[in-house]
Amino acid sequence: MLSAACRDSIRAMIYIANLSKKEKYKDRFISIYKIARDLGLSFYFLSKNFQKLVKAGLLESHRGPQGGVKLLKPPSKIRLIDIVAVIDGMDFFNNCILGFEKCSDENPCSIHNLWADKRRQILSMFEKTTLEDAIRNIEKFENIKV
Amino acid sequence: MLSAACRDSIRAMIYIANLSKKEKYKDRFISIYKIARDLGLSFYFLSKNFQKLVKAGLLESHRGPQGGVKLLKPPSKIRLIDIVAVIDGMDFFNNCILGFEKCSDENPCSIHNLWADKRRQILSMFEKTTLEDAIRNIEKFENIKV
DNA sequence: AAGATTTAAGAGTATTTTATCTTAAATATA
DNA sequence: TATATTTAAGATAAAATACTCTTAAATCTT
Repeated sequence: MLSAACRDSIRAMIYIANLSKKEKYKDRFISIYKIARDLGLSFYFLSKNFQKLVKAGLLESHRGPQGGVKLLKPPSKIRLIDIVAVIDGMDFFNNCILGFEKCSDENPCSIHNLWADKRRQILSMFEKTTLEDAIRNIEKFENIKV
Repeated sequence: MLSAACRDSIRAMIYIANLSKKEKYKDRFISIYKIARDLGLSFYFLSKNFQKLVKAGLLESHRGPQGGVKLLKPPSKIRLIDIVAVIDGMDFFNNCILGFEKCSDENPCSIHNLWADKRRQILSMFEKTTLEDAIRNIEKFENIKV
């Protein structure tokens, strides 16, 4: 459902949000190299994907020593759907699961009524969940990588 | 979420189930060429994907004149998840949405508890919905292609 | 001002998925 | 038996996605 690019981006955004809480990183830029290393992601791939988030206004970037990226809004104002929309687009939520152009609530394909309900719930989850919500669960997660 | 191969396969299976109801097609093989033409799908791509459904025992195939494919079980016994499992596999339902190996109910990643619930509902929908259920909605759908 | 650090941008490569083509095998029918 | 029809299987091609590399630009530090 999520592309690899989107999956990595969400992980990285949650990581940044979490770091930003700590006094040491408050309002500072966090280097993409560090993020990729800490999360076990590809620096190249992550940098490339972050460029879209910067253009979309979710991240601010800064070059040079002490440079990196930081959130432009507080974690409570950044929703997972904002990241998904930028990286993957909204096709998943807008298009018929069987690929019919004309499928809609008014003219439903043979599984539209079943699927539309699930899709709405997924959308709702991504709309309701913010980076703030996500970082609340991090402490409990005993994985090395956030 | 569904690959193009899976999307096409499900459409085609619903189409076959629907045709099978009609007296004229009862227990007959339906040519893949006809299915692809009627649904506006690629004959080549559909044949290739059908090979998996045949191997998996969902379809029976027959070569030569009057050949084609037909369902091995009544539409009420073929679930959408059976098709998904054969064509796409179950990774979507088994793997963490953020890609963590160790993510589970016992050791949840930062969005596992939110996502697991949605994923369960999607799985449940695909498990509960049979081709029989799908064809019940076809008449209402005013699209040229089923 | 020079050098080191860091992201931006675009080009390039690899892998996966999608789609097509070709040949062979099976089989019905004339 | 010969021919036409139809799927099977493997090879190939095209497109999309994932991933990497190189060079440039910005900017901090010395």
